[in-house]
Amino acid sequence: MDPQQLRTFVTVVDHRSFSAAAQALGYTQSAISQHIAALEADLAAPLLFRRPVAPTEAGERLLEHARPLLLRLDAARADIARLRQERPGRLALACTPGALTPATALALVRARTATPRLVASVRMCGRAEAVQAVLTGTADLALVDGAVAPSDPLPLPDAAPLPAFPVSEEPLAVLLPATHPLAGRPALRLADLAAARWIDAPDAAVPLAQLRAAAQSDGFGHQLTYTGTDIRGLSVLVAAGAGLTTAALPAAKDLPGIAAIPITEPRIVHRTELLHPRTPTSPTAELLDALRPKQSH
Amino acid sequence: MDPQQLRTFVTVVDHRSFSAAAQALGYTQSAISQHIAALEADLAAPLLFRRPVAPTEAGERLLEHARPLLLRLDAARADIARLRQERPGRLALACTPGALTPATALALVRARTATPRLVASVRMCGRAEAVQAVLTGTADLALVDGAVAPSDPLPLPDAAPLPAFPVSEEPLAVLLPATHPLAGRPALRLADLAAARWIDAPDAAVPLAQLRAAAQSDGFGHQLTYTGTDIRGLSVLVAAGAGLTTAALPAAKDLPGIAAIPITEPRIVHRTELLHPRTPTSPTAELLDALRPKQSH
DNA sequence: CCATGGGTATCAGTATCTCTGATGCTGGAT
DNA sequence: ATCCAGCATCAGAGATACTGATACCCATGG
Repeated sequence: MDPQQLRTFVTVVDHRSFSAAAQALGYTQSAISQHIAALEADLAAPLLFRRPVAPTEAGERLLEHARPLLLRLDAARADIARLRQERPGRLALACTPGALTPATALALVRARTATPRLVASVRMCGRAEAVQAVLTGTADLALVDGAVAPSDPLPLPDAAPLPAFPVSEEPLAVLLPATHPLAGRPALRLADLAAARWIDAPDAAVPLAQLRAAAQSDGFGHQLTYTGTDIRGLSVLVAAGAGLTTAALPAAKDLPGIAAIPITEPRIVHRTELLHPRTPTSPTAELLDALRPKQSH
Repeated sequence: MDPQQLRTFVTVVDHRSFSAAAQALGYTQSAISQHIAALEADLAAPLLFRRPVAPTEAGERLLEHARPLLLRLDAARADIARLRQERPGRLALACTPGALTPATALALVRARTATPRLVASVRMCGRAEAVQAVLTGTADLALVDGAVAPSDPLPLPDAAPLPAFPVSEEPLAVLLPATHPLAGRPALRLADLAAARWIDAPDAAVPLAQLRAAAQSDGFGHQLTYTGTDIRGLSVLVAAGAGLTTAALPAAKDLPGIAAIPITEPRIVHRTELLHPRTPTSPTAELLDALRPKQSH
């Protein structure tokens, strides 16, 4: 079970084809076939149905481990590369759409001003991608938001642990069309909306899975999945009555055609946390300190 | 960075010697030297000081990833092996000392009675070992206890996620010598004890790290570390005034020479959770169902 | 029913890699 | 200064991991 073979396996699953995976990885199709055969022999279980190519039950189990394993291998490599301090003048921030608040943006601007020749960058992306970016060293910091119970940390992918601390917390709000019968209410209870029509926009707003977990409910079925990080486009769908979503109250207040109603029950907050590598290097460490909540101990 | 090399690396660190690692792994010393050289070339960083052998900074970073990676590789293998249902008549339970309550023990006895020819086993061990046993298939289920805030799940190692649910929850108690000035109190606040002398017995009682996390405090410094899973031996130390520990109130009540005082502040409970593989097989699944809390949904 | 074509499995051969065993080298102890 | 325990290096044998060619398999269409 060497990483090369695992990488081949996930690539084959992604492409649903041996030959396409061969092309993607720069091998011959023969090599791919041999990799899979070796894995199957090693694990003494068929991993793929052929024609069409799809993972078997055993293949599904392996996939659940293979992706995090490969990610963590990259994370290990990145952790060590960071010790060599290869990009002294860089500050790359990966960020989910709901996570960038004025306060943190200001801190970034100050860091940029304080350090001349600092090349700062912000990349807006989904949760998994942001975490992955910090793990693999593509980004130096990540701002990730989500909806959780007040005392809980944000749920993060299981590939490797990553230190984090909260940078802001706002009420969670439901986004309704302005014409919705409930749009005038001052506040809403989430339970009253469990049976509504929802849009799952995991990279633009709060993933429904987090709502279910925080509300400890099996509701929130969705008819529509929205892919992308643009909350404006999402709001158009909501305004048109395609379904509801949740977001931080301040971020949702001024969307056209949308009523943002705070949720009072259960106690859920919209929190954004800053994720950082174990051993941050120079310009990153300063921003980190500026954003870290001061605590008296 | 193939797993074989990583395994060599952690073995070398554990043995603090190339030659000893070679012996342990069944290689020649030459092969070990080449493994480490290959890793260092691949990562472009020295991983070990030689003579005496000790990890460098980069080596430390690698270690943090290497052990969980190797564990998860084993977990993947075990997950797939389980699908082949290799041990139909086995039920192996790994268990931390504070986790085995009469109710769960009874359920185990009933399962044993219900299925003739069932080979049941219980192994008492530390937290990390119990989790590892389920991950690698050495055990079918694990009962793990700990002290946390009432709504939080138990903290578990980061190698791979493992489904879990609570099976029992009791008040957390401090163990004091019966002669201690506070021994007569009906209840205590943890903050009043932060400066006391503590024994860290991570495998026999509640690890101090969990107390610190649950109390959000930096206190609870320890002078004495207790290795082992025997709570009786630990209680002798407490009775002799070596320091304090915490445990579940019912389990601690009848220890000789010990006063077990419940903790009221902060709100911390002693909970035990049942960890199980994603796809439990026959005799395991039944016990799992018997212990799973019934919920109306 | 056969022919075709897209796609996986197998095979042989070569280049590479990964061990072992022998030997060189180095730092610390006497 | 010498010794020696222990890591590094080297050459060579055996195992491995690729490629390219070809066989095979199944779905489709005539």
